[in-house]
Amino acid sequence: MAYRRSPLMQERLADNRARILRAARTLIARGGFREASIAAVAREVGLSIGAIYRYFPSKAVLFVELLTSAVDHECAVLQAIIDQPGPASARLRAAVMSFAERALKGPNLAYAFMAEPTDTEVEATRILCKRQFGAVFEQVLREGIRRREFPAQRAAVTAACIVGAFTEALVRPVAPRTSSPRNRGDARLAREIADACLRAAGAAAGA
Amino acid sequence: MAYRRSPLMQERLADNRARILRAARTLIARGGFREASIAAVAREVGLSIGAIYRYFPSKAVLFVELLTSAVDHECAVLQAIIDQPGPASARLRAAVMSFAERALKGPNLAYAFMAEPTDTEVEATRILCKRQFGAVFEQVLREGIRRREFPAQRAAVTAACIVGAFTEALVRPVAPRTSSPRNRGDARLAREIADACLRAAGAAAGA
Amino acid sequence: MAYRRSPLMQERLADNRARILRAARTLIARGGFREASIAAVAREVGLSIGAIYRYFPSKAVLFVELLTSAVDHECAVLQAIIDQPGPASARLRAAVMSFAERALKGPNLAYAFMAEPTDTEVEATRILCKRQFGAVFEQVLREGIRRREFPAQRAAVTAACIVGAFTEALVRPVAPRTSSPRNRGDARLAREIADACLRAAGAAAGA
Amino acid sequence: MAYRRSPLMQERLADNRARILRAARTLIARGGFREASIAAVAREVGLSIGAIYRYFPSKAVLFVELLTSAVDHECAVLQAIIDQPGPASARLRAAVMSFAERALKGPNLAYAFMAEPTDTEVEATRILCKRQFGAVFEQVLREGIRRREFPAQRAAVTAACIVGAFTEALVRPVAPRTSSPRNRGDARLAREIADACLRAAGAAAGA
DNA sequence: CATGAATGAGAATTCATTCAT
DNA sequence: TATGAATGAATTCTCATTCAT
Repeated sequence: MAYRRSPLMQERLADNRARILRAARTLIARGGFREASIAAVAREVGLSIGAIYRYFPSKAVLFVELLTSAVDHECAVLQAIIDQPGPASARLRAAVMSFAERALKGPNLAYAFMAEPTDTEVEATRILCKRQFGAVFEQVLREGIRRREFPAQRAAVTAACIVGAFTEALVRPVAPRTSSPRNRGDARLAREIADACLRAAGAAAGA
Repeated sequence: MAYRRSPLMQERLADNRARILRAARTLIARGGFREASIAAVAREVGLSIGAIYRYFPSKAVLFVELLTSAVDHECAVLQAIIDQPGPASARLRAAVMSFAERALKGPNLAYAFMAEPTDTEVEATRILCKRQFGAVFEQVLREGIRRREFPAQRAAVTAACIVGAFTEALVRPVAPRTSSPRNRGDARLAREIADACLRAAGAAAGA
Repeated sequence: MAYRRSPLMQERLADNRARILRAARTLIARGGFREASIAAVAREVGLSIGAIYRYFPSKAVLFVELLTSAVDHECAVLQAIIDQPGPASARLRAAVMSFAERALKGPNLAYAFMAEPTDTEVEATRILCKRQFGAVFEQVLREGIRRREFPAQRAAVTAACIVGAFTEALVRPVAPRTSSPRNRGDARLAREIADACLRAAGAAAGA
Repeated sequence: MAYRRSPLMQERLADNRARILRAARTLIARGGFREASIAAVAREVGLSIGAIYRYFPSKAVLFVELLTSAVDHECAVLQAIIDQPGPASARLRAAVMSFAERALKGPNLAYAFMAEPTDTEVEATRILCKRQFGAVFEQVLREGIRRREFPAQRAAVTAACIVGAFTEALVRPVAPRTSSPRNRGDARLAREIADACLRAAGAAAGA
């Protein structure tokens, strides 16, 4: 008697959520938070303004989720790398390069990290995300210090430095409107950034 | 027919310009770009809204100049440090610590660097400023590499990393509304950040 | 050096505030709170939407002030009547008739009293206003009871009844869109309402 | 070709209509017209939004019917009281107290009477309902006047006063969100309101 | 017949910029 | 020349109503 939602419809719905997030991400990458008005997002996904509000109760929530999910995913990937066996320096290098390579590929959160959102709520999330991000690096640093791979240092400070270093070094190439085709220079850049981060941690030369 | 500006008047005018920039800076430090509306700036300097437009043709221009002048000043200070004689590592350390100490003291630019301004024009300036900022560090890095104090590396990349590292490491303590009294932890933090940056450059341990 | 606001300008400003309030009152009388959108008010006064916000920080504040000022004025008039010497019944009659006559004349608050505003803040004010209004009547009732002009009764309850009685009895003639010409029937209606209120207080017949 | 509605189906349909009205009433009692969106009503009855439109062509019609039916019921109850034999004053008192007691008990119409609905169509109905409501009281007043229980007076005016009196006196305790438990003070309040209304009609003291 | 996703027309509010005085 | 009142476009969010499935 009651109509069941067709599988096709269900797909459409889940799809819409994802498409909205994707559209928002694209817009941010293209022109910053500033360009990502609800109207623009709606236009980008091809939905009405009202439809956005069926999926997200407010603009703030949409962007908070955007940031959170991107960071969660990124952190999971990095954590997996860091949980591997082997020397801390190798894992740190692998983690930084993995992030850098993905960052250089497409619209991503490196830029969102730099942006000051209009909204206090989103801003608070951004700070939490950075902290979460740094925590992953802190782990491997701490381990490296314990094993005498890295000299004594406050891991939290170095972690922040590393996050800042590669975010910053990535931002220019990733910056909005610089949609130049990605090339083989990227691999080299990723390696160089990783080199700098390893040195920042105090890894032995050539690690 | 045309009025000659008396020297006194010229002074007044120059004064107002400076006061407007100062007021804008104060407001940004207090609550971010968000709080720095033209009306708020006018209130802060004790001028009328219209008067602001006598000194700056638009809000964008005002903020572009604000950023530019602040960065110019900061760069001049750093440049002076870097132009001193002595080992590159010592000068790099001095530069980073100088910046960090000033940043930790009060309303400053570190946050504005991270902030996405409302305006595209300002955004472009922000990127230029970062580049200019990095260029200063690039010099000392290049010199250190030439003198074999630092290993071979692309100086531009490491410079970006260093700027990112200390900006990021400073952002949390410097974030707006965190007008908590700065304490002695600051000196230690500045030192640790400098340590990390020196290592990132590949300076010999203990440099 | 600084331009003084010309007296003409000052008048315009004070005028605008008053004109906005008047326009809002007119619209409410014409079609209820529902018709009194900020856009409609702006249109009615011949100002832009933004201009309204120069005079009132929010719609809620505008309507709160509208209600408050109308009630304050009304209460002052009634209080003056009630403070006269003479029998309580005569003063009660005079007060009710005074209110009724003014209510019947033009767009007034009788209707606003009945209206449920969209806004919680305004709603709260409406309740306070009614209470304030009732308090005036409570005084004269209390006095009449003390002097044995009226029988023993809870003055607050009777006051509410009296306010309700004449509000209700007035609402139909005053209701929106009933812009029929006011005639001599009004005087009779006012008298009859006063009669009913006096009886409700328990005044001796013919008082 | 055309489907015949089975009796069982008809029952279901009639049932849904009633349930929708009931749900709307509940929501209004809980948070005023403001809270009674179509979506909220649908959620409350456990039907879809679209289903509501199968039973009512528009929101306005739904609320018009809600008001009408509730008032019809209320009027029927009062009419039954008034049609009893005995002195007019006793019947008037009984009617007022009956209304007041029901009003004080639970989610009811007293507040909706005061409320300005969102819709012009509903507003018109509200006025008609009040008139209908007043008509019932008018009858008993007229009878009492004819029998010399009450002094000469325009019954319609006094009826309006009485309706207003007890509505107003009830509004504060009945206002939405004041779902505090009703206590024994209620019985006293109902009696006092009835006293005031009887006096307003001019009933002999102690009637 | 039922569903609820989608629409789209407002509503309030903000703010850079202009211009009459 | 200085002022700040006025403008109006842009932004977020709401909700009655429609219609493809």
